[in-house]
Amino acid sequence: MRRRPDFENVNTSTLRRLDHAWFARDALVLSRALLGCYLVHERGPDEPDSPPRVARIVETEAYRGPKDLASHARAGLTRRTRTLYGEEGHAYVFFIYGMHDCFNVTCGGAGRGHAVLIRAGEPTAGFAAGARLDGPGRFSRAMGISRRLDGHDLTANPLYLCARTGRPRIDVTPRVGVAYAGEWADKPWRFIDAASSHVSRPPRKAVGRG
DNA sequence: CATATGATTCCA
DNA sequence: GGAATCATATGA
Repeated sequence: MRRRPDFENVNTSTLRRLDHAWFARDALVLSRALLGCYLVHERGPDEPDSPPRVARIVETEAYRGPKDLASHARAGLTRRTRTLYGEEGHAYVFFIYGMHDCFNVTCGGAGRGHAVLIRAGEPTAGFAAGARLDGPGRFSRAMGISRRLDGHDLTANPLYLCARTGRPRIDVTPRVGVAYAGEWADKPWRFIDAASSHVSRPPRKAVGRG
């Protein structure tokens, strides 16, 4: 009988919190490293008595600073990109299309403008049955993440990241929704857990493997 | 100040 | 296919 993946039986009370140094890497490296990791949000402000919400990350995209024309970093240091250009390991949360918040993890070091967009996750603990975390807008909403948490230190309560419990097989595709970015739109900088059914847009055919 | 548009989602 | 809906960036 085939063994179940270890993340299906993970005891969320034993998860190991990632430390600051872990985030000090290029967004391309961190996009892969974040797959399978857990994001924990304790005590959402809207529901003070709810249990911690834990999601296993299954889809990420790399945004690599001002020369990457798909990235908000292309505008340079503005009020909006203050967090993006700040220290690694913090939450960069932006508002888009007049209705959605999107959650990113800053990385690579202060001043570089690197970040990883979290595009989907699997509900692991603390969610209602059938909760969907596929798509950056839905992920943020389900996790209770809004712009209030922009700039939050992701090694600190109430929102922090924990190490993965297994190593996923990775598929690679171009990024979603960045057609305006010319040659940068075609970069294969989207990474998904190839075994997950909670990915926002499964690739018809992956352009690469991890 | 005016305008265009977006790292999306939902409905028809 | 097209609407919803507004912060941000950009240019007058």
